[in-house]
Amino acid sequence: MSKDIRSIFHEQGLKFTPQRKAVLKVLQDTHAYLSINKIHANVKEILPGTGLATVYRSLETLVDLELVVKVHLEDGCHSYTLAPEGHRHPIVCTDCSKVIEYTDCPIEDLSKKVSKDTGIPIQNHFLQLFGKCKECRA
Amino acid sequence: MSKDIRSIFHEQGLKFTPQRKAVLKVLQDTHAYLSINKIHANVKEILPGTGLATVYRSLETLVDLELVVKVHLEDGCHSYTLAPEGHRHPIVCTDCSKVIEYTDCPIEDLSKKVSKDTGIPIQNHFLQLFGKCKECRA
DNA sequence: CCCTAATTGAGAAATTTTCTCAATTATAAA
DNA sequence: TTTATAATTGAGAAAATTTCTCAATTAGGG
Repeated sequence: MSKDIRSIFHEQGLKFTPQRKAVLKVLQDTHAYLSINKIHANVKEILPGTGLATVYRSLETLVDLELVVKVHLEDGCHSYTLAPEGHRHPIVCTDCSKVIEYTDCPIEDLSKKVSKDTGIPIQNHFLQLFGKCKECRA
Repeated sequence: MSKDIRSIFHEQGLKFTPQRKAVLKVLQDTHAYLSINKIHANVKEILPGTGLATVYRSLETLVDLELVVKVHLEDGCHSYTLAPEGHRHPIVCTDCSKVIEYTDCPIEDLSKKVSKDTGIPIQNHFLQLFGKCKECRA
């Protein structure tokens, strides 16, 4: 599995460096939307010397490779999470900001309907759902 | 119409200042997602002395009053647009970033379905659609 | 085990956003 | 209309976020 990821990097002539590996691992392990600073903090536990600029650069690369998704939470700004496989939509916990992915995307159908209704061909859509997860409701 | 808005301010003990009026007018006239800097530039044409900080503060206030919506475009960061009346979703033109509002929100139903499927009560959702508007397709 | 181009760390620089505070002003009350 | 007062503003400083620069390091191919 990390074998596949390695080859994704190499196909682009990019190096699979420990720093990039660490950023990815942090996101894989947490499975939540994380701010740059939290990512940086967690990465430094794996790889102490890592600079903030490198975290920025790694995230940019990972987003380019579509391994990671950059999103916007309601309050603050840029956060990142692992890119879902296939077409999914995130349900973000309003308490702990953990992400639960929802597979069943109904927007495909909606897009067609909207295109008909408005005459505008819908190229893309961005949907996030918000709710309190089971753990946080307990 | 600006009478109603005035009272929305007054109900909160807020002043309906020329600066706030100008920010609102810019958004009303443009009907597109505008960055802070564009808003500031346009506001200064109406009210030359207006400071940037005031634009930030006005927008914050307008968002609090739910007269304005703060959103995130795909590339850059915070942009603002007039809050749609009732529950609508914006279709953002991928070329000119003009906003067309779509009234028929199907997410209400979806939310119920998702809640059932996942056991997570959906409190809120954020949906933006992207497509090229008629003018830009011409 | 080398080469080489990609990447990194560190700090400077640029950009964006917030804060501070004296001066101004919208609004309610007289 | 005038006055009082609390909210608001402008200006610049300060803080926070993001990008850039460049010498030193390193991953990966040969």
